[in-house]
Amino acid sequence: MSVTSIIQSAVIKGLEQLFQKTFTSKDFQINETKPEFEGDYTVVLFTLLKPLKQSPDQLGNTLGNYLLDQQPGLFSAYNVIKGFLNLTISDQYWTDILDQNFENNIYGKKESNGKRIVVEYSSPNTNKPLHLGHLRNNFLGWSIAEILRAEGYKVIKTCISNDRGIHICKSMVAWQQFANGATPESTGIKGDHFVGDYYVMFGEVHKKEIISLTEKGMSKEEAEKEAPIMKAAQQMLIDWEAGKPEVMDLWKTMNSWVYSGFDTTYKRIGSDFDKLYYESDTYLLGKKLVEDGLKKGIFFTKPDSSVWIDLTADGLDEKIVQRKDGTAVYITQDIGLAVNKYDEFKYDQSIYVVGDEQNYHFKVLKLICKKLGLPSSDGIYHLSYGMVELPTGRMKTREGTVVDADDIMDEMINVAAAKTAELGKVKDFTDLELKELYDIIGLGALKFFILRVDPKKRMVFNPEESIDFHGFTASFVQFSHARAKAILRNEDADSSYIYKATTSLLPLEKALLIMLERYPLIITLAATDHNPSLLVTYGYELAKTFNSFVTEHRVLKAESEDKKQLRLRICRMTANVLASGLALLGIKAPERM
RNA sequence: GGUCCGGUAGCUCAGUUGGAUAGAGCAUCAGCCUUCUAAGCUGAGGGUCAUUGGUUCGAAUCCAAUCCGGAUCACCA
Repeated sequence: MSVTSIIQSAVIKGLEQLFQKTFTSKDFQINETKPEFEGDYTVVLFTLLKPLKQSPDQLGNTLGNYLLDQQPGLFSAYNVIKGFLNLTISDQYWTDILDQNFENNIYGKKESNGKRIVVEYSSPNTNKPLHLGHLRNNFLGWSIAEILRAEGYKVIKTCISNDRGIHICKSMVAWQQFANGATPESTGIKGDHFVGDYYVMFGEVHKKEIISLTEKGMSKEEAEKEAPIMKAAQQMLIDWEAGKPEVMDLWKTMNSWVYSGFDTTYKRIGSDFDKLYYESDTYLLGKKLVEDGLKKGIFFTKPDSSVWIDLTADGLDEKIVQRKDGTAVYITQDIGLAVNKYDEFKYDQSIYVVGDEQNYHFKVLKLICKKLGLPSSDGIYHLSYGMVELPTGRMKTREGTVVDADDIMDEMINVAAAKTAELGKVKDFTDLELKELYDIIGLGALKFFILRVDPKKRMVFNPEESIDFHGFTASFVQFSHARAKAILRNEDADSSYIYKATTSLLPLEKALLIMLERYPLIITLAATDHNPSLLVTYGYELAKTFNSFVTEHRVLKAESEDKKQLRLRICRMTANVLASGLALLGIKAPERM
């Protein structure tokens, strides 16, 4: 149990004993005491004054006295300032936490709670390579899954490949018309980039055709639809849904190129999946569900034979679920997928890590599933995250302002390598060890930078300024970990050591123990809020406190054997927690750097 | 236009269900490596929490209005 909940229960019990009144944890607040006051945790008394008809001083002193009297092992002092009751927790309590957990490698992780959560993330389109936005998705999804796992959930990571549809046909058409049989092998271009180039080419050709058509007097909207290359893509989609062999062959070939490129990138960033879904499989079930819904009268057909659902009564609009030519739209396959996932995993919750531009889409999806009476609907949760923008604004493919995932990773790793060489602290590393270290530092910096922002908020990524290894960065946390490990390499904490006397804790020692005690709670908060940034902030603050501690106090040459052992244990536990917290973010902690 | 989200230091971001004098990092300035890793530590300057009104013991936080920015309302995904 966390120290805050222990204090909470103690206060509730105290108020009951002293005033014969029952309160709950919601009736008052417990905060960490501000540094400028004496104490560790603070009970905010204001909300209790009226019901108890007490003055702040009266209540504070009565309660403070009571707590100290009842639990001398827990509380060692108190003071009352205005309406704040500042409690000092006894040093013994903190050192007990340390002694019980300094060797515990799974500290902070919870027992299984028997609940299942499906986390869908990454979900790429197979027509272009990953960019910065996808990285935020991958880092977030992977981290959330790991955090929930640590919190005791059975987590299934899934990925849906948006491997079919008009957008896929676009790159296929462009390749067919302009590639002259070129392949990733023949050109030496990574598969996903290769296919992406044809997607871009489609856009360019399309644009030219529109211009030439509008010059002949056609309206812009009409020209967009009537452009020959667009007609070819639409026809290809119809052929694809009909299973035309040559189209299927081309589709399979081009997708395989993309997947081989993705595999490389996924391996590098550490994304992994327990179950892969393909839109090409789920869209048929979706279409079947549309058919069922039509029979049940949940959907309706328009005169041109397109199928719709009317959600105006729920404050939304009419939404198309099937085109007039009978082909599936984006949401069709998502309905099928929701059913697939539920059938296979009987989940308690199904999380979709998808950008906030699709908030409306997921509202509609959940509502449609509900109206269809699918059991999968209740658990649907859209983990919506903000877009990644550049200082110049939103990334735009057409303007060539997209930051490619592979490029930015290369750059981070290169700068990490240069910085490491400049510092010259690992000259004895082999080439292989060095390469691994550069990856750990470069990718760590990138993940940390992206995960430190609250997922819900959009963020600005400045490619130049973001490449930093000082301050609020992964390197800072990794460095602190390596520093602790360096000390422990000289002399490890002695598991069997028993303190000779009760030592009083110095401020920085105590500050570290208070922070270490909070770690399990931080995981819970991050899991509940689906927010890895809480762990980022926590890791940084722990590292920062540790650095001050190491600068201020000697460990190996401590004042006494008791102090030395205490500090070695602090080093050990801090290193554990730093590495563990980073691991939940997908960041490795090197032994040396 | 409807709906939803956001606006905190020059820049990038924190700020638990309302609590004490609003915090970090970067950038700027001043110190600290014969001592367990200086990717570090210590300190300084920097704020009308978009604006106005309201709720109350108390508001960056809750409510309303206004201004600014973004997303969405596609037979794109």
